[in-house]
Amino acid sequence: MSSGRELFARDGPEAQMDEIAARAGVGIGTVYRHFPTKEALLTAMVRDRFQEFAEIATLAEDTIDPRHALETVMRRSAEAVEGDVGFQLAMMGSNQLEWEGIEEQKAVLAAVVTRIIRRAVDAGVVSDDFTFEDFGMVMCGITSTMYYKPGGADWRRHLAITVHGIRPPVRDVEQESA
Amino acid sequence: MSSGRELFARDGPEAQMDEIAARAGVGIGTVYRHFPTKEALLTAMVRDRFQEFAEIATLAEDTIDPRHALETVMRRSAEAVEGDVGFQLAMMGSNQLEWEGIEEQKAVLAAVVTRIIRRAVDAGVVSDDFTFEDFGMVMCGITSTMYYKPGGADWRRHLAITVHGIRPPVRDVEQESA
DNA sequence: CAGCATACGGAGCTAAGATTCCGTTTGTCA
DNA sequence: TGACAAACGGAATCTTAGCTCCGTATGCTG
Repeated sequence: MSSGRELFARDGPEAQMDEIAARAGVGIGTVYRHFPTKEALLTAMVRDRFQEFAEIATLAEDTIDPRHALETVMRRSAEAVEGDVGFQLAMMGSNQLEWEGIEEQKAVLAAVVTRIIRRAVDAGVVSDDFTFEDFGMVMCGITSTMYYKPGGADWRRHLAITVHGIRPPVRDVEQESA
Repeated sequence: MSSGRELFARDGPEAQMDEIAARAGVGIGTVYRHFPTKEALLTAMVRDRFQEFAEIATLAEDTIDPRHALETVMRRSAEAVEGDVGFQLAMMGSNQLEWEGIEEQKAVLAAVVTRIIRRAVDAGVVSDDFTFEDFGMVMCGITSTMYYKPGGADWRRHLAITVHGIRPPVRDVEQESA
């Protein structure tokens, strides 16, 4: 199972049951005795790792500086999926695939991140219409750089551009007073 | 072939040869008489549509305002892949999959977009380290919103954030004179 | 119209990969 | 040690989808 994770990290959902079993040093039958279907196995691995997001966000919430807190969640989340193709796909498709049992973890993540965002908004360091949904959207974008441009474009650069992009628009005095 | 495009737009590379043939009102054999393999068929369709990017960029180059020109390429490119899952994947993976015969179109696109970027940089409306590679990277990100959050997050919002993000960083006088 | 060529259709072949099933091994209890 | 149970392994099965092949239809030429 933990060996399956290595393969999942390398090949994503394409990872083959035979190979997973071989890597784990067991027969295919044994794998199926633990997980009724391949999907169940994938789900278990994703749920397992998805947990990390909530932990990352929770840790980041301790950061005093509001902007730094938000940037930390984003960076750490990206780092968490780095080098794990399966996890990258899981993050990007987290709302289109209905992975069983991930709902609650997602709820926790949403709650924490929403608080972090609100704090940044209140501090005026992030555009006041920035939402948790936006967070998922831009993280998906940053992850797409890892997934689709491996060894090419640098996702940290994408992150930097994004972080810059979610800052409040520059307003002149007239607009602000209006 | 044009009917294959509809299926490709809906299902991406998952589109099945049987269905493509049926949709076209011909037998599978006939499809294979025109395209030796499925990949050849997909390549032909992608090459066909990829052409549009170069056209879009070329048209946008006429725009006088440098920032507007760049934003137009980005928006039009995104609009071009909207609603076409196959094309979305093609755009995102354009540099990992080696689609035959796309190289030259990509070269044209690179040349035109690079000029547009340079103009924007020279006008000081875009960060001066923004490159064509960055362009591909952020477009991939925006496209990922369409692909992974269909009916969910709004890619135009992602575009707006990105456009904001590639602006030059705000510098105070001291930094500028340094 | 006969003969030939070209293009078509789609049943069937093949490969790949998930899943099943049963003979075998391992472990436990008396 | 013998009997039973639980877990294992992996060959065989099933399914899907790309691709091939050959009998047939269409069309052209003399």
